[in-house]
Amino acid sequence: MEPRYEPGGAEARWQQTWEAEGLYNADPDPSRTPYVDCHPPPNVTGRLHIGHALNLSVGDLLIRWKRMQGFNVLFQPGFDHAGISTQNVLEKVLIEEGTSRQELGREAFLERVWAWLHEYGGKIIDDYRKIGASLDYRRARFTMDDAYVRAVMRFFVHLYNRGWIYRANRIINWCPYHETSLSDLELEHEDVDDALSTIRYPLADGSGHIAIATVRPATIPADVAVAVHPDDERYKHLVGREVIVPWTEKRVPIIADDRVELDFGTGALKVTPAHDQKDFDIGRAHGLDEPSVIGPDGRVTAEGLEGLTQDEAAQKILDWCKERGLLEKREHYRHSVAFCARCHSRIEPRISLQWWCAMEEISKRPLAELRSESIQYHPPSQHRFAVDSLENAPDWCISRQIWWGHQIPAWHCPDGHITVQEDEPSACAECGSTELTRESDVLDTWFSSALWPFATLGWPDDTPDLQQFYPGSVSTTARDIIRLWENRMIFSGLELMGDKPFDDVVIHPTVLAVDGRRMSKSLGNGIDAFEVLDRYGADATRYGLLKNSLTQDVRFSYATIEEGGRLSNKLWNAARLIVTACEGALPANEPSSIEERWILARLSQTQRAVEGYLDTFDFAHSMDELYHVTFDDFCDWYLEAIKGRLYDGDASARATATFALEWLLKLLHPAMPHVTEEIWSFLPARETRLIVAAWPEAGDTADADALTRVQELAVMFRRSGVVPPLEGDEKRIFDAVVKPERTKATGDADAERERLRGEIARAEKMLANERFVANAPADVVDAEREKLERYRRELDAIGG
RNA sequence: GGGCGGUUAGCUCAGUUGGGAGAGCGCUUCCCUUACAAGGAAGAAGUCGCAGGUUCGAGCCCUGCACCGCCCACCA
Repeated sequence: MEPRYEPGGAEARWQQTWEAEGLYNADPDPSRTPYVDCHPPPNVTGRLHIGHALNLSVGDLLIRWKRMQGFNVLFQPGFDHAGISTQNVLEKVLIEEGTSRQELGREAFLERVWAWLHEYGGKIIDDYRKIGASLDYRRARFTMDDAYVRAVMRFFVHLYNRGWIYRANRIINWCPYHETSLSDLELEHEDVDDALSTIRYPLADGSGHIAIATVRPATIPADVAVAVHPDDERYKHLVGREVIVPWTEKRVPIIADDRVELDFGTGALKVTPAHDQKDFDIGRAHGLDEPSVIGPDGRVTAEGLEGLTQDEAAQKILDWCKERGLLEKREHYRHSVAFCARCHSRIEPRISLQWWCAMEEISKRPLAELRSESIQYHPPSQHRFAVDSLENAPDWCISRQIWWGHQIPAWHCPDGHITVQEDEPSACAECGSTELTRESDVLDTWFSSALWPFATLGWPDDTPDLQQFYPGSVSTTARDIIRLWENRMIFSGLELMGDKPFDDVVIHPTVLAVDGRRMSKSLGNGIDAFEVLDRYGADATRYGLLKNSLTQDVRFSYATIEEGGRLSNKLWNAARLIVTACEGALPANEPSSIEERWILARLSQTQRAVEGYLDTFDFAHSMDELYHVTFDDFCDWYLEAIKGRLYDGDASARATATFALEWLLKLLHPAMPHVTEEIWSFLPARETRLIVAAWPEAGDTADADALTRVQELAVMFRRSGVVPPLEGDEKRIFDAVVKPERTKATGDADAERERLRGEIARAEKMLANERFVANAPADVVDAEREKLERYRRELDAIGG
């Protein structure tokens, strides 16, 4: 063993070994209890980033822990086809090749996607291996596998037949680049600098005008009304009269609607139902027409403005108004605008015929499950968020006009009937027509993701996998997909499997950049996960991410990763001492000395604490516990105390040291699998890999405080230089660890006596306070008395 | 506008039901003697964001405010 632990070689070696030896495998075995972590499938075109790394560290920690505890664990790998995202990647490739999706046509394009994926897709699975994630890689599933597609079709037909999927012509978010609808959850909002124009709409009877404010003059030709608030005194008398829309010079009514804000702009709103959500709502409420003047490509289609961009059209219309004295003012205005999360095109609200999921129905069963807390979110604040978002979920637009995805299993006949079934029908279910064309829309990616916990196990067939591994145990993910994924998985599981997919949802933190802001390309503050892994290794990275994971947002920090590096090196060298000194010693739990009983009690205590933390998904504190028991207790005290006996060939010391080291390795393995397995391989008589070694039983903790007095006096000695009057075991340990003959005190005895007298005076004063003694809990008062006694003892020891 | 999280040492962060302010890094001093200098020991360093309140006692509980971040909603 070299004096310095190098993670590189060992990590790659163990990753290969574990997988090759089948130790990651999950096979159904009805005699064993399953434990399943539902891991979110990454985009098939993606590569590992820090968020994945944290997610895997959390999931793999739980999986490895449960595996050692004897559970039949399933950590399911796979990929999401990520509709728009993947189509976007491929379109960029095509553009580089000088062609386009439109030029290829749908079929050829899809062939290109598949060909590209065969060559470049799924690379992220190797990144997963590199972090040591013990997924059963044989089982990798893809949401576009034939079997998975069948599950998605079954799901769609099921919901359709229940009446929970319908078609409707509504305003939706439209991406003019991809020319598809998007759900609200696929947008990102950003503040942009814009101009707010105040424009006069002349009253039709020539008696004046009403001024409106707009940021989108290009949509003026689609105006069908002007709306004011019913309580607005300024305009009450105008309601019911007509105005003339600029440019088109059409007459439209002035209506009253309480959706209009009194204090914004002029208090009057131009109503353009086809191009704005609020206007759409107002229009439907008042039965207004919905003319459109923006095409699917985002360009203007209004008469006289055909083919212009919206900016160009706006300029023309504004000029037109200005010439006629209708442009009152134009001022700077900064506001939030929606963009496509994938291509960053400005979203165009647009009316179109889409497929919808009725969320009120869908939400009922998940809500009941969450409210009864038979599924729990951790931390609890996320539980409230999950419930809130189910209660307020608007209907879900599930159709997309892209090509890459699950094509909706609906067939249209020339008479406009729709036949919905899993496989192509021979004739229209309603009129018997055989001239059927398949619906060209595909489904929102998240529609298929909702089936992940059981479609990956063979559903809709009743497979042994499904029987063993459904329902699962826990879902670990970040909070940005609670609404997109978690809630929908819970619904689909309840609806199709008759059981919830897991008991607990663990929402781990979002990793922010070093500057405390979200990592993003445009800010240039991202952290390269591969660079971190190459520099520090998987164990240190895992430890660092887990250690720094307490709040909902956490800044990326190299400090905790470096801490992980120190921990693995420390462990390595502790092992080196024991291995070289104890060659051949078999482990035995028969402590013969006080320090041996003490370290075993401390390990028991630590194990209980760690188990308690992991049970509540508090990973950071479990790491802290393990770090300190390794450095402070195991290395600085225990090994220092027994070192001499190890060199002298003391059989009991050797056997217990080997035993204690193995124990420590087991406790650390779920978080830092590689270094612990590597050390384990140097220990004698290993019949099994550490990854599948049995999780230890915590034992007696009665001796956990056995060394406390020696430790306290060691500090006193170093501060004062006065050797404390110890005898027997205590003196032996003190001499071995503190080495008084070679230690020079850094403080002086008088100053230390002074400090202790101060502490004693403070404690005495506190205990003399009748109100404190009367009101404080008994254990608090007792603790104060114990402190007082300790200070007196210490003062006594250094000759007070 | 709403929800959530944060504000504690120079930095990154802990602080469990209210009871003498902690860790890691960094810094100062001491120790290279046969596991580890990526080590050991001691130390300096904090008005716990601000202002009130409750309490014998507040980093912790209550009220208000400020600032930072994440998410959601959109006042055209």
